[in-house]
Amino acid sequence: MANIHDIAKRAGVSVATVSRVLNHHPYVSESKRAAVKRVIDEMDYTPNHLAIDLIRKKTRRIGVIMPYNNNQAFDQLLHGVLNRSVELDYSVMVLPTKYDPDKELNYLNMLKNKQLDGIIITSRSNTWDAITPYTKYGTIVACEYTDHPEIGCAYMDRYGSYVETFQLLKNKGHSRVAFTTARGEESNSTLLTIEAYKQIFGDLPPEYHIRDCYNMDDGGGAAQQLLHLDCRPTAIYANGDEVAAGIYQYAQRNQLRVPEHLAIIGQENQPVGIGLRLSTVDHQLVKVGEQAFDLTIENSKDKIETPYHIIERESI
Amino acid sequence: MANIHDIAKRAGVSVATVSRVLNHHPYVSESKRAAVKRVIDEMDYTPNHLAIDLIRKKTRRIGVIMPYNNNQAFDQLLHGVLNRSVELDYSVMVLPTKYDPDKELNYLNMLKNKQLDGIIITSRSNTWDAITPYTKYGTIVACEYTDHPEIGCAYMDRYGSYVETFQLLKNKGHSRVAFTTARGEESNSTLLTIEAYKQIFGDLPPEYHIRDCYNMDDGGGAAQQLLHLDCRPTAIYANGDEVAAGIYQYAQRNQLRVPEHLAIIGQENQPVGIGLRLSTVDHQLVKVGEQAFDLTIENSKDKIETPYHIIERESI
DNA sequence: CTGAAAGCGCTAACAC
DNA sequence: GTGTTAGCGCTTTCAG
Repeated sequence: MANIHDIAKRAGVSVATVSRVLNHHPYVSESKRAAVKRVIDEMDYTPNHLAIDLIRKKTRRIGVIMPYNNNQAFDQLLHGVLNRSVELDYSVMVLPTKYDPDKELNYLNMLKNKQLDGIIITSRSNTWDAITPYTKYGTIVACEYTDHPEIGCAYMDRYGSYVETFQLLKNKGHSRVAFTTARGEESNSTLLTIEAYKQIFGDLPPEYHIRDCYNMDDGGGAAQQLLHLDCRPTAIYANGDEVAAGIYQYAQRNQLRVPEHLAIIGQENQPVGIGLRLSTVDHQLVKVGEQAFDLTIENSKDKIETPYHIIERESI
Repeated sequence: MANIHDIAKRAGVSVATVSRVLNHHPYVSESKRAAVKRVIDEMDYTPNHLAIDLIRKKTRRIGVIMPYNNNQAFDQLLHGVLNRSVELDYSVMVLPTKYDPDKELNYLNMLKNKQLDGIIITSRSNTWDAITPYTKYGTIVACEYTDHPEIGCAYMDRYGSYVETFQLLKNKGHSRVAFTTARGEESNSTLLTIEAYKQIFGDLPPEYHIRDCYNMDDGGGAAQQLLHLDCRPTAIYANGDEVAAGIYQYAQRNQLRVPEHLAIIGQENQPVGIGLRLSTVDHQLVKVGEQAFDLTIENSKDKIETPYHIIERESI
């Protein structure tokens, strides 16, 4: 592959001049500019971007850390990031962790070794203390609130949304309310869900909290556990619409009418929830992803909250 | 940031020796190796990956060209790619085109400018003639069949699956069958769908083919058009389960029973289809994505077909 | 306006 | 085993 020297030689100019026309500098005579352009076309030349990035110390490339790449919620965030990255001509790398803390740290190290200008963390498995040192090497933006001054945040008011949802259920007359979460107490959302529950209902009977729910099957499993309890819940707040759909299906198969016998509400306004007419709380993750991207490239440490919407359909 | 010279100086060795311990070469005395390692730790040094890639002419980074990043089908392919990339320690960049041919070509150019070792094309908007010249610069793998000798292919037997599905509908007594597609005749899948239709049913009444269907709303729109036809179809083959779900909802709202009044079958076995008990044809896109990745890093030009599965539920 | 030359940070002959 | 040195392909002073 031709390089900038080949072009210079063949065009009868110096590499500096070639570089100037490549970068649209002024102060290049029209004749030389034309000659260089002609040779570039002739030789089908494209500058090596690695060399450019090495010198510029910028890649226009950011990474998105996400635990799973087949989960609607994270896909929405990624979608938002991509929306903006395409507009602003940035590249984005997907960095799936499966919640492996070491893998996560390795990804953060891509800031240090110059592969990435910034990283968006959609969900983390390290403590902030382990993460924040990497802000030295590049921008880090989180999709959750943290008061660390070096971390930009694009987030939804999870706690507020959980509180309001539980309150809504309570207002509808439910006193035995269960909920599902993805991970356990190591997760920020789980913690907030538990917190919100306690604020509205007081004590949390441990059996009303089902962990490790990611998809429809998990939802079915959760429903089975919950509905065989002596003191079975009359409402379930699922951590996603797919999980909610699994619960719904289980209820149907067991002749439980929704919402009369069992109220169900999910999260993220996914297609399956729309199809099944399930109520949901939409955390507007696409918008959050867009904002996370903007914070990243502006190297901003702002904290931006995006409002959520509770969408009542026929399942509560 | 410290560089390899700083490490060498401080450790009292040459840069070559530092490079050797960095790359786990033999023939370095234990004492020097230890000294270098100590200094690396002390100075919190990480090699600059851009410099390494520049020299090695390899990035261990591949790109995935996809028209939309919020579409279940493409997400499944991406998911497959990521599954394997994590295992084999490759990075993947998402390259969304919105079917803009120029954007697509710009992405292909990332092979030429050394940002990427390979590219997987999940769907394209350029002709193969425009794409194949880029095989000079890196590996290109397609998620559709093409006989071009320089392009590896991981694909599903779309034509076979369409033929079998139409035949299934015919066997069930349907003679008036409509279908939806995403794009029009510029798309390979659309072409194959039309072809398959003609093989089973002969002439295609133009009004039985609805284009531009991507989500539930589009499905609803398609249903509305189709069901107001004088000669309304008794079955619809949707180009995805979300579209199928939209059709289903429209039918429900209009007191049409499924499958008695209207048979519906979708594609890709997505959650909303499972929730609604919709029949579907699963093209196993995750597996296809995994194979596409493997072909890419092996620089293989093989053509690998993945079998599809028709899943009959309650909607046909 | 233009070119020579000094890097960016690293690898890999090559010589000792 | 180890160091010297010549690149990889580009940008950017600094003179002229």
